[in-house]
Amino acid sequence: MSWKRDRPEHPRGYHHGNLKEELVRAALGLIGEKGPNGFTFAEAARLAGVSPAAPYRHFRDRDELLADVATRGFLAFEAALTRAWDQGRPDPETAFQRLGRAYLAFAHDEPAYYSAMFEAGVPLDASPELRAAAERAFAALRQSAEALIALLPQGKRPPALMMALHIWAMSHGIAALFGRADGGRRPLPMSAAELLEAGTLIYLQGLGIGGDGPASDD
Amino acid sequence: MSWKRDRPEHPRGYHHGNLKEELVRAALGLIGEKGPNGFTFAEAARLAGVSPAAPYRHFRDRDELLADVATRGFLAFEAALTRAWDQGRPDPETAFQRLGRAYLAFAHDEPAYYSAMFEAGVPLDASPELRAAAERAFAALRQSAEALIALLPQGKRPPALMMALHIWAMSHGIAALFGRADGGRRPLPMSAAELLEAGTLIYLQGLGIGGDGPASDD
DNA sequence: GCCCCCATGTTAGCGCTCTTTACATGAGCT
DNA sequence: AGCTCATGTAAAGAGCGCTAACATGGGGGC
Repeated sequence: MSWKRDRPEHPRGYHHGNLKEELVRAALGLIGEKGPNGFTFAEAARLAGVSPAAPYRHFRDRDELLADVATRGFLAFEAALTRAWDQGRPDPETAFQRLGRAYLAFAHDEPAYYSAMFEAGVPLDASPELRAAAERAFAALRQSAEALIALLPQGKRPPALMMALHIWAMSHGIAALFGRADGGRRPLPMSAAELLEAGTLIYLQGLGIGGDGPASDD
Repeated sequence: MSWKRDRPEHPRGYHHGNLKEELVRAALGLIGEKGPNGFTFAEAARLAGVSPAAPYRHFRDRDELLADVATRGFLAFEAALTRAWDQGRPDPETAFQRLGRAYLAFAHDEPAYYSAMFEAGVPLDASPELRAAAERAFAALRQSAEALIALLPQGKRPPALMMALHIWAMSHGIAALFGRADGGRRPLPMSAAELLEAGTLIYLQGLGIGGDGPASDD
């Protein structure tokens, strides 16, 4: 039959053995190549070397596979952010810039995950696991914001939640608008990472954190 | 035939007369209801009361219709931003906040346009008109940034392009993450508009614009 | 050690969309 | 009045999502 690999790399019998994982890998590849909509249940099955109906033994439908990819994405995302923050060492400002770079690096290096998480239109409550994973990722961001805010004297501290949302929005905005590998939409005078770094510095400056005066040109 | 309206509202003969416009309207409705992917060429044709092949007389394919919608969106967007900016009256800071609110209002009130423009994956060079319209919209944003920067003393002026990109990124980030009508993804302690307004104020503060000087100034 | 269960895979098929090709209609110019 | 060509329709092929009925064989219960 035409859907079968001519020479399966790992010859198998009737049962695949690890189809669910392989479907996720295939989905990641397809989403990365052709966007979250170019991804097709049937084509993922083809890549995995099984019939078009086989995926339905592991996922209720296409959306459930997408939600699974998004969940794994949020888990990896949270790990990357937590690793970058590294408990605020050596100091919160430095760690925070590292966090920003990690955000963009994730969006850039794992476009398939990032698409599934933020651009595929997967509803957050597609599964409890998805919501929990997304929550944990945001919590990592928020914790960093709290550590930075603790640098300010009491009475000049903005709400940590708001600050986290601002940073998230700017990061996501830069990633979505300018962070793509192909630079499809607009040529920039600077890299996305530099843009975010500068924006974060200015924002923190506005809060009274870091530097020794307002930003100026060089 | 089943695709035909049982009782066309505006009875017509063999020729529709204004199909292109009606297809665009149908597309807007569908995108608004079901997202940029829920939109279907065939269904737009059904809404317009014509056969599934008729749209191909007006658009090469589904993507060209989407690109046309995006182009119209950018034109409307630029008009909304320019109107909000109102040449910086009564003063640039006030006008700038109005601009931000207009950005979010557009994303909120015209989700179909906004989706087609930024979330449907339409490549900017799908048509020269699209690119030109997008360019003009960004130019409006950049002009406002320039007017604001002019408030700063020379030597403390950041590049206007960078500032425009920052504001755009934050606006788009907030719109994409929190600006949806259904609030699908995350409950906020404040409205998207308030969030953007606060973020913009903090950012401008960091540049030394507005309020009574940077927060670090005492 | 055998057998049967059922998780996992396949085949076949329905209904849908996208797109192309060949044909039909009629509005407007001459 | 007659022609032309833009604009519509019908028909058809390919691909996809999903379901139902059937096939296979790995592993647990005996």
